[in-house]
Amino acid sequence: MPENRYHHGNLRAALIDATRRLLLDRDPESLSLRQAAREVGVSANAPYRHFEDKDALLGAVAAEGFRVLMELIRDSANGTETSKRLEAIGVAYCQFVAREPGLVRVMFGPRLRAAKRHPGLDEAERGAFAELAAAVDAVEPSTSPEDGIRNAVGLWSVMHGYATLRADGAFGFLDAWMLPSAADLVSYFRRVGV
Amino acid sequence: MPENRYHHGNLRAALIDATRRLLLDRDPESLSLRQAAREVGVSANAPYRHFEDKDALLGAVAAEGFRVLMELIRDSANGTETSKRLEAIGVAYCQFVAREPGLVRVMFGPRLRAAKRHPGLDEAERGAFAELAAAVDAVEPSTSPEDGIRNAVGLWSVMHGYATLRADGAFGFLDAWMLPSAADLVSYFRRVGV
DNA sequence: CCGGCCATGTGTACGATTTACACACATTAC
DNA sequence: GTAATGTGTGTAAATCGTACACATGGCCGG
Repeated sequence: MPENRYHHGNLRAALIDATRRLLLDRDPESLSLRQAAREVGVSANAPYRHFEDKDALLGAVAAEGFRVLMELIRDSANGTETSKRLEAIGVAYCQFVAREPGLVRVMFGPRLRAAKRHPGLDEAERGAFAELAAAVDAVEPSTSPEDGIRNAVGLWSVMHGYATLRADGAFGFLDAWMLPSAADLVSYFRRVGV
Repeated sequence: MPENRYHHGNLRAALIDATRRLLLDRDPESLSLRQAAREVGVSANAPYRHFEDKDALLGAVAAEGFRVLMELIRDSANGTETSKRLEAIGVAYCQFVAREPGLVRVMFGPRLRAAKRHPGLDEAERGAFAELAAAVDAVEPSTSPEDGIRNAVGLWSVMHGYATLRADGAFGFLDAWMLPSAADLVSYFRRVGV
């Protein structure tokens, strides 16, 4: 494919990728649509042909993030023996948050939820949660569906809280060796269930 | 005090208050220094006499938030019998996050930690955590100081994860009655400790 | 009482951002 | 070949952070 053509060819996907890449070393707040456009080598207004809004782009990026997270959970579960699956998921979740904190911040940020949701975002998020709930249920079959959900909500809360607090540096004033590991937190929580 | 005087008198505190008020119905991202200035009825540049930077103002707001949080934890602990203190703290934490999600987002956001920290922020945060750790230790005396800290880190993680996920609407696709209560989560977690 | 100092607020200005609108170009269908 | 449609460009307005020069007025020594 020629390099200097007028039409990019796959601008939509390229913008999502570029945004995710920019989020690696930039706050979501200081992220600009223009930067993403520059990164892709296109004019500042071209993105508006593919995304109604800056929020629409971020919504697509977030949906992508939830899809990645879902696969991460699935792979962790499938690649680990049953008794240690939840710990593996917890560790993977923390690594994901540590590796791409900006992306996580976009995924859970208030901006996307406030207004109209991006198509696919809801579904992707639901998928990630379902994957987690399935793993929880496979390890500790629950007596009722609601118990299963409550279990998953509890596990998600611990993982998410620990991972984000850690990534955000909220434990900065504590020496690293004092902190429990992600696997520890999960197994302590898991031993009792919700 | 006359209303149309040239000097505001207490602009610094007024700006912090105004910012916190604006955060009640506005994303931290869409918050502007100029809005805070308008809210107080002062020119766009006046804040720069009291805060070097937009970040400096946000830092002061965050420190204020941590101070509020600390008192909240202290009051919850003091006002509740020992056996239910941690649950009370958890409930209060969730209410705080639900009431002022924007403030919480500023407090834990990456922006303040990335660059130079605001004087007092670190101290306020440390104070809030110390208050929590003290409450944990009072309820379940730990065998070693590290265990105490790990306990507090675990508790903070569950509370924070649950509260922020909930406030951000991440559980939006679940019916409310399916969710565990904050108190439940805390007591399940507490039963085993870390 | 008075004149000056200096902390504090104002006005103007610049570059960057989001986003609306009109226009230009290329690819595809006929 | 040409019209139609999808896609990128250019221009422009509103808002924002912030730097600079200037105005104001409360507090000081006299």
